[in-house]
Amino acid sequence: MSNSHCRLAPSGVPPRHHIADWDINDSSIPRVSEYNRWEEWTDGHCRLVYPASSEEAKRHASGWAMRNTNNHNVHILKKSCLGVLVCSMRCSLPNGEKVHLRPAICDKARKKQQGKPCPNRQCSGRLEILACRGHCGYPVTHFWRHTDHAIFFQAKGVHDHPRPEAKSTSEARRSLGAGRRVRGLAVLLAREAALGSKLLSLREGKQPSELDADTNPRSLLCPLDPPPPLISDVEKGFSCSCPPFECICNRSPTSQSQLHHGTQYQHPHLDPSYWLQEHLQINAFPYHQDDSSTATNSYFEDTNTGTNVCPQQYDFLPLGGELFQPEEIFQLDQPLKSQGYAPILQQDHNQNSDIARSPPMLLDLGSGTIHRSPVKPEPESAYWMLPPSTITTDESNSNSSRFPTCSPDTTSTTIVTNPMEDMSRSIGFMSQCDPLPPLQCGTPQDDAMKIQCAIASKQTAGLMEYGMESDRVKLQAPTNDEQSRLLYYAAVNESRTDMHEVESNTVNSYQYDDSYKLQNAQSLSETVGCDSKSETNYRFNCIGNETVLDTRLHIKDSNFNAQCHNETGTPMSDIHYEYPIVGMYCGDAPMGINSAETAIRMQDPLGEFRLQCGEGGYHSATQFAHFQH
DNA sequence: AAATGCGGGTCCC
DNA sequence: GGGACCCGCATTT
Ligand SMILES: [Zn+2]
Ligand SMILES: [Zn+2]
Repeated sequence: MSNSHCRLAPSGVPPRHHIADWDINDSSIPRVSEYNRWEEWTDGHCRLVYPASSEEAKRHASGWAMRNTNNHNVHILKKSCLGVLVCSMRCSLPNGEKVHLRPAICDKARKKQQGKPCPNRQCSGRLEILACRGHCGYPVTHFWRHTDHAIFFQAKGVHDHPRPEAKSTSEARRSLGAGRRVRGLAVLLAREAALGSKLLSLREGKQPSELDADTNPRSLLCPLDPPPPLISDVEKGFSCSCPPFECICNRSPTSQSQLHHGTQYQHPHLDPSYWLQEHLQINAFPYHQDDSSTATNSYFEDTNTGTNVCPQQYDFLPLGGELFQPEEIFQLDQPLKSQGYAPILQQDHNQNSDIARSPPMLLDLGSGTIHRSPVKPEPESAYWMLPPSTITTDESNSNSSRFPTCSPDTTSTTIVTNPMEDMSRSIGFMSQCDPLPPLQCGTPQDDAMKIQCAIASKQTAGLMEYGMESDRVKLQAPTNDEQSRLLYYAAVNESRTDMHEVESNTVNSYQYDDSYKLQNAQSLSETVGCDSKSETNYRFNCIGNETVLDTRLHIKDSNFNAQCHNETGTPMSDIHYEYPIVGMYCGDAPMGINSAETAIRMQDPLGEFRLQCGEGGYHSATQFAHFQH
């Protein structure tokens, strides 16, 4: 990619360290001078600091359906993800999208939702909940803590399910009357989708770029914590793949075929007085962090940016009442077990009923850890500021004291299947790849293979219609009426087959560009990558027979191999992903999401793809296809 | 009717 | 003891 098209991270800017220097459980949290922009769809472990004036933060809001959970700590509000309401038949709406409604937060209301007929008029399926098991088999959790001048947010886990519909959409439906087919809403939604990008830019009369650059001068802090795990479940011997940083053990593919696409928000509630109501933000563009960094992690969720809206076309059947009551609402005391083709763990106890469908991994939750940072504590006088009654300080885990880790289940065994096989069957371009060696899900080889396939595909077809991110397949597709605007379909739970079908029918502008870094890979077992192809800064990781991960910045022309062998001392056991770079994300392309400063996509050592913004920060690229644009 | 918070109490590890 | 949950209560929207 040409630099002219992309904004590269300023290489000259020394990365500020960006790991959050606080943990929600710390007895005292540092005072911060910079705040994050509101992030409605945070995903992955991260810590954010919002200004005390943030309405969204005050509401402890989230795009995800989060419900309050009692953590017996009055100082920290904890919420857990309810997953998403999907059609039991995994049908596709007329517009090709899947059903993914927002689970009601209220237990009672949620129970009523389940079992109701699928909103898709032509489908005989029933709504069921796709529980979240993104945090070591348990739902992703959000923590909120208030101080006099800021609201601290921390999330644990990576959602392993599509996003539920936007809260506003859900509310709209409710107000329209859930008992009837709501054509009006469908129309509304469809229209919104079509106009998504326009709305985005028009909303509040601001352009995304303006918002990012000017309106919101806050920088970010999201330090992400720990991005996903470096190690695959399998490799770890299992249990959880959550090592050095935090557990993200939810990476197992499933056979579910849900298609999730991002949605953009509309329905802005501009009335400030109505703060409790969902105020959808459209102005949440990825913000960059102020730091770049090194090995880690600060990243920004790009979600808000827009990609989330989905125009769904639902027809609501008469809900006549409870068709039946699911006995459970799927909450687990223990992680769900899974049986996907991905690593399977054996567990001894059973889980609640039928969540069976979702495979699980079993892992123990990691518990948070803390670390005392030298930062000056914020004056905590307020009630929220009091030290948590229960603070745990677990620094036992290795390297990153700040990241909670999951404890492996010692009794579990690992069963590994070959995901690549599955993929090659359903994905066209995969067939272009060389013979596939047996791979373990999540292993370096696995990723390396994907990269190679991508390269092969690019060379052959010149286009990448879809990409993969670890175990996930993602798809980028243009909207119906606006070729210029692309929607990103996270394929977290979709079957690859479905994805392929969708892709073949609707995608036509998914270009894979830039294999610059990939070409630098010496081999499948020893791969290096760069954060940026700009100037002299870039880092790489080395994997292979070596035992070191080097995430330092290196000079562009330095010898990768040589660099690979020294430093850092990160045990090989903690490194399982190679560091392939995926490609440039051109800013000139009209993509709803990062019209602003994103420039480059890359995969970090933890297997998470991110967008590197102009400021040197990294935006989480949860919604981006692995190989995109 | 739902969304949100709170917090007692249970279950399991 | 800690984490996940169930549940009822109360307040708001
Ligand atoms: Zn259906
Ligand atoms: Zn979730």
